[in-house]
Amino acid sequence: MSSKRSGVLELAVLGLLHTSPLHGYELRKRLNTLLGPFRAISYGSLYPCLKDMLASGLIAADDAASESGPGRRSRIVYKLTAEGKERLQEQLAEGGPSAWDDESFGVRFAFFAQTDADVRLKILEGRRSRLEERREKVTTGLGRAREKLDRYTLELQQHGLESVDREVRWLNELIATERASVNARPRSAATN
Amino acid sequence: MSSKRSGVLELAVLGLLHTSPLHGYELRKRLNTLLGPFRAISYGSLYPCLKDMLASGLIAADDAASESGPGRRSRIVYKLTAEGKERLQEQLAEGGPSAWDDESFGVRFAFFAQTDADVRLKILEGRRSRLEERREKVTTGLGRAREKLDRYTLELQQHGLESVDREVRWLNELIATERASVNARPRSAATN
DNA sequence: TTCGTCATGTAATGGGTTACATGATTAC
DNA sequence: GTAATCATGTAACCCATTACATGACGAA
Repeated sequence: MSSKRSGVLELAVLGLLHTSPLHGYELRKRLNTLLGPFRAISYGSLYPCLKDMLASGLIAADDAASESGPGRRSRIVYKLTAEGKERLQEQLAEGGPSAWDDESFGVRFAFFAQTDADVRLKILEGRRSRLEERREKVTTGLGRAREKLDRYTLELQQHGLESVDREVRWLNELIATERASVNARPRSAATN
Repeated sequence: MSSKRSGVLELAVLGLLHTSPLHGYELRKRLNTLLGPFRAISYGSLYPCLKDMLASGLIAADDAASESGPGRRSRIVYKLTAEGKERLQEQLAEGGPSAWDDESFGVRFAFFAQTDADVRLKILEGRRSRLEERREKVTTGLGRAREKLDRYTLELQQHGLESVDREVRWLNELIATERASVNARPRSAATN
C-alpha cells in the first residue's frame, strides 16, 4: 500500500528486531556495526524506513515511555509483528542471486545464525561464483591492456585483484566448515 | 552555469580525457576498469554527465564521423578544453580530506601518474589515517560487545577488520616507496 | 547554565540505476 | 537475415545523504 523502502535496510531492521525490540536510535548503532566499517546509515534513512514498515504492518510501535520508571524519556520501541516475522523468514529463505550482491551479502551473512544450513551454503557458493566472475573479467581486461597502463593504475588493479582473491579464500574456508557441519549432522536434509 | 554532476565521475572523465580524446562508449569501458572490480557506471549516468560537462565548457565535442574513412559511424569524441585541463589540475592538486574518501581515493590513486609527489604522499597518508580511525572504532565497539555476538557476526567483523589491516599494510608499502623516491631526487620541494 | 548525547523526525537534494527508445555495423 | 555489439540518449525511479528543526536529560 505504499513504500518498498529498500531491501537491505528493511531486512537488516527485521533481523535486528527479531532478536529483541529496539528503538530507532539504538537500532542505528547496531545497524552500523552490523554493516561493517564501510557505510553507515543515517537517521534520514532509518526513520522514514521505520515509518513505512510501521505503515505496512511489519513492525509495531511499543511506546515505552511510561513503562520503565521515570528513567528513560519518550522513545519508541519497535518490535516485529507476525507479518514481520513471516517476511523475515521469506527473506532468510531466499538463497538466490539477489543474496550475492555486495550490499545484500553482508547483511545476509550477519543473520546466518537464523538461516537454514542449506541456504547458507547456497549463498556462500553463489557469492563465491559472483566474485570469480568478477575476477575473470578483470584479469582478461588486464591481459588485453597490460603494458599500456602506468605503474599506479597497474598497482591498483593488482591490489583489487588480490582483494577479490582473499575474499574467495575466505569463502572457501567458510564453505568447507559449513559442509563439514552439514555432513556431521545432516538434520536439515541437504538437497544433494 | 548548471549541474555539479558529481565529483568523482567528473574527475574520472577529466583524467581519462587528459590522456586521449574518447567517445562515450569507450569512456565507459575504461571508467569501469578504472573504478575497479566493484561498482560500474551506467550510460544513464555517463551521458548526462558528459552533457553537463560540455555545457559547462570543460570538454568539447569533436564529431569525428567524417574523419576516419567510411569505417566508424557517428560517434562523438570528447576532448578536454583549456578550462577542463585547468579544472583537472585543480582537482589533482587537492590532497585534502575529500581525497581520502572511499569513492574518491580509488580515482585519485588511478591518476597518481599525473599527480605531484607531495600530493601523492599526502593522499596516501590521509587515506591511511582514515582507515585507522575506522579500525579503532570497530575494535572498541567490538570490545564492548564481544561475547554477545553469534559466531557469524563475529566472523564478519573479524574479516572486515582484517580487510582494513590489509589495506593499511598496502598503504604503508606505498608510502615507503613514495618517500624513498622523494628522498632520492627531492626535486619537488618536500614541505617537510 | 551550558554542553554533550540521547532521541525523533522532515525537506531538499544528490547521485545513481533501470528500463526504455533508437539505430548503425559486424559477423555468422 | 539475424544476432551481437557498438553507440547514444531520456525519463522514471530509488535509495540515501545533508541540513535543518526540535527537545529532553545528565553531567560539568
